Amino acid sequence: MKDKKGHNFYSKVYEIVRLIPLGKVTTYGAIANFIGSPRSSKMVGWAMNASHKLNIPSHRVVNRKGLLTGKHHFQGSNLMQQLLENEGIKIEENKIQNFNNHFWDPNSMIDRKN
DNA sequence: CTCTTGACTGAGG
DNA sequence: GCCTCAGCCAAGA
Repeated sequence: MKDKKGHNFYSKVYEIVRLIPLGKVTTYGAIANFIGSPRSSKMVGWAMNASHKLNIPSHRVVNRKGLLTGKHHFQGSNLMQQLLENEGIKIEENKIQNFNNHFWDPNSMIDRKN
């Protein structure tokens, strides 16, 4: 199952995003880093674009600043924000407040069950 | 096959 | 802290 990098990329991205605990968020970079390509954060975003047809909570993925950069890819104008706020995350100006507190690192998944 | 674009990030000024 | 540039890899035209 070595294969070439690429096929696993999407699969891992989806797998990780699905594992994001409710009320938590992570960054494209964190996911990319977990996969093994910390510089391929863009690919994570590209994968998310295709995740629309899957059951992936892509709204829990934001950029490193905590900005909802991908909100434009959701239905409506503020669906992403509503979903996050519904999970207890406070957002202002498209930016997650207390971002560090809501941040979930994929690596903590293997380190501890949380 | 080549070129452009993209839900990003880190480094440099 | 803000702005700009380059790198990253894949998909679409």
